[in-house]
Amino acid sequence: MVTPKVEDYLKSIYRLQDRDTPAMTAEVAAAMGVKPPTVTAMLQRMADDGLVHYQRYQGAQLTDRGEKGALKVLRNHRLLELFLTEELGYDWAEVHDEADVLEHHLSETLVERIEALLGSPAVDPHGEPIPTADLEIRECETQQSLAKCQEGTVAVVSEVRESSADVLSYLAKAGISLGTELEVVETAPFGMITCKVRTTEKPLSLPTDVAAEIYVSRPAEPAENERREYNEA
Amino acid sequence: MVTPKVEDYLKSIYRLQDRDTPAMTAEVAAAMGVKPPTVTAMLQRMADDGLVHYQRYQGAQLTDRGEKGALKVLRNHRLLELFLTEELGYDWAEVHDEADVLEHHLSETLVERIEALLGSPAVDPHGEPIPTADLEIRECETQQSLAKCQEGTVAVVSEVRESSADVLSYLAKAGISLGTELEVVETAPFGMITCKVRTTEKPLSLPTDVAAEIYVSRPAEPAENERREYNEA
DNA sequence: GCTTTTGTTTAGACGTATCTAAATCATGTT
DNA sequence: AACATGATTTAGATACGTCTAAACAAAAGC
Repeated sequence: MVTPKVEDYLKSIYRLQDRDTPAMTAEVAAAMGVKPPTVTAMLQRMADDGLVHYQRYQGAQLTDRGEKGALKVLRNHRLLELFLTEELGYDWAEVHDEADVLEHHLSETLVERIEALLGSPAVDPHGEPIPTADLEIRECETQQSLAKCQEGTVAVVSEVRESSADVLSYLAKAGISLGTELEVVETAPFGMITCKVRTTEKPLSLPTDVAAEIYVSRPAEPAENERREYNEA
Repeated sequence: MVTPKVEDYLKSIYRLQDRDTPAMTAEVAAAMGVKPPTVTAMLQRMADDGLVHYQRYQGAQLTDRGEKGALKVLRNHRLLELFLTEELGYDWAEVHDEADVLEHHLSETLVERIEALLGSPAVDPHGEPIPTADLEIRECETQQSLAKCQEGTVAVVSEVRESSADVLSYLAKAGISLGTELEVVETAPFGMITCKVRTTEKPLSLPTDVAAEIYVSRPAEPAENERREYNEA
């Protein structure tokens, strides 16, 4: 009943909906790479199956069952991403597409064994939280989008919500990975933000929509001198 | 164009066909767990796609393209089985079902990495040969079905072509795995064969259709005394 | 408040994969 | 050689997942 395609729709709706703003047909269509009528038909079926709340022209929101389904797929996806990097030498730019296919085809047993092999990890290679076996997820509250940081902010990359392999490769080549310390040196008025990568001291300019997907948290050890300087600058 | 279902049909036909005897509709239907009309429809489509030679009422045989397709899936399947046992603690009875699903969803890259990680293995956990990257397969000619062994034969288990998890579990519990030395002690006239497992000295009776799926080869070291005794008995 | 624009839904179609029921072919028996 | 039997195919139906074209609702503009 919950086919791979339905799982993909669950994922999309999960990402698009908000507490009180449902995912609209056009948004889902864009996210899924299909035409709106396809989405309408699918939402109707998913509503019949009790996966979403749906009313014509009003978009869709996940039911509890739908959310569980989405979290299960997300769990599979993120465990796979980590598994592929840890055990099979993939890098963070390659894992997404592979995991997007395989996530729909793992048995309960296999997921458990992968999780055990990896030592019940909390986050995937992009820093995204991995739902637990009972489908709980804790979004990290202490982090913030790089796009919203003030000039002068120094922070550590803690998550990169970007699925494009090209962008991820670019970022990696530019020296950005989880844990990289960044200083925001300029926010231009035309949707661009420039940072300095603190390990290489190299400047890096990014369009705001890319920076929006990079999340940072405060440096961990405020005791050190250099770090404090930057925080107070 | 070659969907997972088509791949399943390719596998079935590959197993069922013989040099000059095509796979018949009813056989394929039985193997696939579907009704004959479903098979007819599928064979017509596969013939249109150049995967099988098919003429009404005459069954189907793989074309070269079809055989390549079958071998690719078989390669994926067997590499997965070995991967699951080696890296994720599966035993030989569990791997089949898991591999049957995943085999259709591996990228070229992933297959290559799994193969490299395993060190380009020749056989899977059941002793079945793994097709190479260029889809060559060497069936082992020096082995023989246990069902065809004479009483008194001593031989080593080299392959178990059995996909039922229950049967494989049973065999494992009875002490049979790859490399186990067996002595055929009796072939009963009602389709049963009794062996002695040489490590445990325990007797084991098997119906002929199970024994037919167990393949054995001559013991490797004929220099040892005990072994020669048995060969000459 | 009426109208235009934009987004959404219905209607009708197609390909995959399956089914049942009915028609047809192939073959072995008499 | 005709026939009965069994296997196979056709015909027609259903569910999934997608499309295009046309109808329709909601929001924005005047």
